[in-house]
Amino acid sequence: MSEHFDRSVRQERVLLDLLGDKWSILVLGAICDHHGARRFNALARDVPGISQRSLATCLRRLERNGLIHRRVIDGPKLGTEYSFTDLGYTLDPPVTALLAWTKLHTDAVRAAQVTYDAREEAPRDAEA
Amino acid sequence: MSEHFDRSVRQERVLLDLLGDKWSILVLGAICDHHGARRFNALARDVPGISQRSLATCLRRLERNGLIHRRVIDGPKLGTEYSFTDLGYTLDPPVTALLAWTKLHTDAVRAAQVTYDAREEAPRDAEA
DNA sequence: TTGAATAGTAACTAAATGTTACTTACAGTG
DNA sequence: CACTGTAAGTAACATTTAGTTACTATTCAA
Repeated sequence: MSEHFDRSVRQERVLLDLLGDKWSILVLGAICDHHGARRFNALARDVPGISQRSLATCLRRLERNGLIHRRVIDGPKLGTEYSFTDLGYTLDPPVTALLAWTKLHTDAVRAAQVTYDAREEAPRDAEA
Repeated sequence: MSEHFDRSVRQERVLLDLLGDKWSILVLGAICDHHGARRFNALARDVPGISQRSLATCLRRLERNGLIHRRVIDGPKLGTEYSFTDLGYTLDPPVTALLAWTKLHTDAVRAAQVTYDAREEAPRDAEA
């Protein structure tokens, strides 16, 4: 960690700024599950709990950051299709690392939370 | 991506929940730069722009999630020391992947943003 | 004993997110 | 052709989260 987790990380948290919001990876995951291309309302159904507003906002952010591409379908069936860009596909390594960490350490995190919340000394207020 | 970026990612975005806020990695980076242990006000100086409130909130979250440990120094000089836990050290692989992605693709992201913002068709409102 | 440093908390404001309802356009059914 | 359904959103509003500024309590050093 000492080498990687250095000053440049602190100045460049770009990827976290792209994926750190509540829905981005979930939406990307849904697109991924459908061969890298999916339409608006299909995504709204794929991602449980997301509102149309949040989905629209999220898709626009992803589009603006070059991770997905928006295409209006002008065939007989109208619609809008969102698909990965080449840049979007490069997310594989970091997302894989995120997933690997999660698989290994989720239990430890939950255990730490339980311990913290259960202790008598000043729970100050972190369990929000 | 097809294998990794699947349903389980969508249900388990644990790591992102831990580091996705504005300050967490910056604070962890500052601790890391000082041999894995650092005190409150030192961190406040290390991380430019952070307020005491934000730092306190951030440290409590990290502590609750088991990534850092809080220890009150009971020597002649009073103080509180925050240090990595074993779990905290396991962040190396995912953080390294994040950094690697950033180093490779920051320019592409910025370029995408410029293109998006500059285009004539409906900038709707994503550049917030 | 005054002043500076430590480690915060309290009260408040601003920004981000989310919710519900509405809109416009087209396509198919009776 | 009116009616219903689906698609892709937007508008106005409410809530949640994050951030700011000021303040406190304790300890040390001059």
